[in-house]
This record gives sequence, C-alpha cells and structure tokens, in this order.
Amino acid sequence: MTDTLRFAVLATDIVVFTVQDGELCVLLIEVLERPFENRWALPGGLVKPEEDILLAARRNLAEKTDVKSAYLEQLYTFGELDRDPRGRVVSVAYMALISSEPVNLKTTDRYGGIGWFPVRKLPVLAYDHREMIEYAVGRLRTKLEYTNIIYSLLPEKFTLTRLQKIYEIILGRTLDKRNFRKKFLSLGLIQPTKQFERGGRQRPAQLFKFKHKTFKELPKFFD
Amino acid sequence: MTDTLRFAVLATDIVVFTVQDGELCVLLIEVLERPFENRWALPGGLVKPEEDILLAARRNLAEKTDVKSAYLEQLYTFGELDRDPRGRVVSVAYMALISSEPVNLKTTDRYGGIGWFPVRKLPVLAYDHREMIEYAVGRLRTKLEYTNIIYSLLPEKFTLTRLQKIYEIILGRTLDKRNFRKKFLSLGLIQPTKQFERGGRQRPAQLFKFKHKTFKELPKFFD
DNA sequence: TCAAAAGTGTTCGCAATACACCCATGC
DNA sequence: GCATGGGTGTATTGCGAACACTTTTGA
Repeated sequence: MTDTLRFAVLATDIVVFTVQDGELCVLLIEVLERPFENRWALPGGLVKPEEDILLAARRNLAEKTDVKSAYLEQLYTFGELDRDPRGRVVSVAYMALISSEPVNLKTTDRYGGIGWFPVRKLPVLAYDHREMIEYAVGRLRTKLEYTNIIYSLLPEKFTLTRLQKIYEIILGRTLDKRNFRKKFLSLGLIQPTKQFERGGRQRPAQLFKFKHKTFKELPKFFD
Repeated sequence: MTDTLRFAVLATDIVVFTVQDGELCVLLIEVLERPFENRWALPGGLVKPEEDILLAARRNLAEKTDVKSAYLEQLYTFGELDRDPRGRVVSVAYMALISSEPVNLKTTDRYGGIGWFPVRKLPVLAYDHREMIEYAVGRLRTKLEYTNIIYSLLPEKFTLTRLQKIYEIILGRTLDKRNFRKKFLSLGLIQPTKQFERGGRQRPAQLFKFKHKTFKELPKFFD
C-alpha cells in the first residue's frame, strides 16, 4: 500500500433535528464563501488527520451550538466527485437529535447566520446538503418505528400528547389517541411521574419520563 | 477551507455474500503483508483521488472476481484511528450480493488465496473486518424483510424451495412451507415459468423467475 | 357554564400462525 | 413399491384499526 498512497479530503456534516412549533426542523448555517455565498448549509467541517470521525462531528456541532446532542448516528458517506466545487471532498454525514428546549446558537464570522428551518420549507441549500437531509429524514422515520430514539427528542418530563405529536409530525400523519397510548404504554419504556402539567385552561396532563434513556431496538412498532 | 486542507487515506472494503451449501458465505482473501500475514480480509483497496467510491468498490471487486454483482450497497464508514496499524485509513464498507452460481475467483501475487467462508465459521480476520461482516449480516437480515433484494442471491430461474431455503439460512430459522409460499406468491414479485427442475428422484419442482430484477421496498414481510 | 384538552374500552377485520396429507418422479 | 421432496387448504388467534364519550380545569 505504501507505494500507492492516495489521499482524499475528509469532512463531516451533521443533520441536527429537533421538533419545534409543530414542525420537524433542521439546523442550518449561512455560507459566506463563494460559490455558495448566502446559501444555507449543514453544520460540519473537516476531519483532522488524527481525529475520530464521530468526535469530529461532535466537535463541529459544539462549535456551532452549545448542545450536547442526546443522539448521534452515522448516516451515509457522500463522495460524488463534483459534490464540492472546490475539489474532492468526501463527507461522512451524521444525524443528531436534540430535545426541543431552547438552544444557544453560536455564529462565527465565517458564517452569516444560523437557525432552525422546517424540513418542509427548506431554503436553497449548498452542496448536496438537501440530499443529506432527505436521507436523514428517511432514516429518522424508519428508526422511529423500530427503536426508542424518540427519547432524544423529548425533555426529561413530557405529556403523552406531546409524545404523540412528535410521532405525528415526523411520520406525517395523525394517530389515534387511544390506540397510541395503549400501544406505547404497553412497550414499558416510560413511567408516569406524580407531576402534572398545569397552565392550560383544561384538565392537567400527567407527566411521564423514560425509564432509560439509552438506545434500544423494539420488537415492533407503529406501521 | 483551502488554508486548512486535511488529508486522510480513503479505502473501500466489500462484504460479498452468497449462499452456498446451506450456508451464508462471505468472500475473503488471504493477506501476505505484515502485520496481518496469513490472516483473511475482505476484498477492497484504496479509492483513487479522482474515483467515485462506489466505482472504486466495483473496481476492487472486479479485480478479484469476474462477478458483476447484482447488488451493491454502501454500509457504513469505519474510521477508528487505530483500525489499520499502518496509519490512518478510513474505509467505506459496501455489501455485495451475488447469485450462488460458480464464480471465477482470481488471485494475485499480493494475496495468498481467495475463497468463500461461512459467516458462522469465520477464520481470524485482519483489521476490523469481522466487525464489518457482522454489520453487513445485520443489514442483510433487515433488508431481506422489507425489500426484494433476495432476487440478487438467486439465479435467473429457481424453485420455491430454494427461495425459501435462502430466507431460512439468512434469517436463521425455519419457515412453514405453506405459509411461505402463500405469502411470497401474494407479493406478486415472481412468476412461474413452464420449466421444471428434474433430476432428483422426486416430483419435479416448478421453476419461477422474478418479474423485475430491480430494487424495491415492500409493504411488509416476514417477521 | 363553557371551552379546551385529558383520559379511557370495546368491537371488528385481517393477516400471521399452526397444522397433515396426497403427488410425481427415480431408483 | 418405496423413498424423496413437491405441492396444496383450513381453522384459529392475536394484533392493528376504527370509533365516542366523560373528566378536569381555567376563564
């Protein structure tokens, strides 16, 4: 091998999802550099020669937000020759999920802005980042149905209605309240707390929490 | 970016599956170079600077077999810092599926041998290739249940029993013959031919073929 | 007392499962 | 004629889907 060493530029891009205002949203930053000036892009950056790719994803994410993402998963590696007009860059895409609590977004002078965008109304994106987001949405939908990753999109305590809404928003269809509760509770993933969410002018909703906030595959789930 | 260009060695490894003699088998080559001399490894190699990764996988596969694989899918990118003792090598792993027809295997002076190994009885492997194979087996099992990729593991014409055996071998459990046929035929993916497989000292089995040999997701499948 | 969301059970239909015998052939 | 795998139908069950009213609170 040593006589034929080949090199490529390695990068990582992170599709950070959260649910906000009834929409599945993704975190984007505004590019200033040509040829994508004023377009929006996924947070990400280069992987250092002696840096683990997963850690590079975490680092790049930490440089833009103060979020410790609850969940980070490698998605797919994008290596089309012409995906970056500046030259050959191979990018390992990740998906991150964070709870929809307020998040501090940083910005540096290398970027114009940073913000959450509903995946249903994305701006014009730089590079192949639209493709990455579409891929990530597909993966998220799939995983929602056979794993417990939804825990990473929720705060510590939450109502069953909020839980259901997240499923509905991501899956893109409504679910029957009684069937949803019956089925989800039977999974045994969550337990009721003794607290209730008050404040609306309606009956208070009981707050639940996950027994364990660790990734798990489930036997079955919602079709 | 140009002021901070970073480099990594990019490679690809291919987990080539086939079903042979009642076993799910994977194609391995024998490494001669230190420090993995006499261990077995997945076929693969470096990605050239101006080469698409998928094409690099195809090329590396073609250099070892004369198989045009029916199916090739990117699996996961392995980038642990110490996964290759010779230095930092990031490898994009692929999964290939081929029909269990006889395949010509080539070998070059850079490798000691090449052959098929049952995934249940793997030799000691080089690098992180065992991990890659385990990942690939998981993906294969999953995809078998919600896609039609099994077509790529079968010859043009096949009996229903052979089809069922492949499911049983990969899923690792037996299936009921009547239920299997009822369900698979109801998917409408295959059609009977007018030919029968003779030769055994039993009733000849009707040969079937796939209507389309293109990748498809299925509504549901075997649990 | 009214508006708003919380909470709760039963029925129905279908799809998955379990299960056993006759058929066509080669030897 | 017998051994071998090929081929076929029905009954049961469990799960997902459909569906409506009462409860609790704040204003």
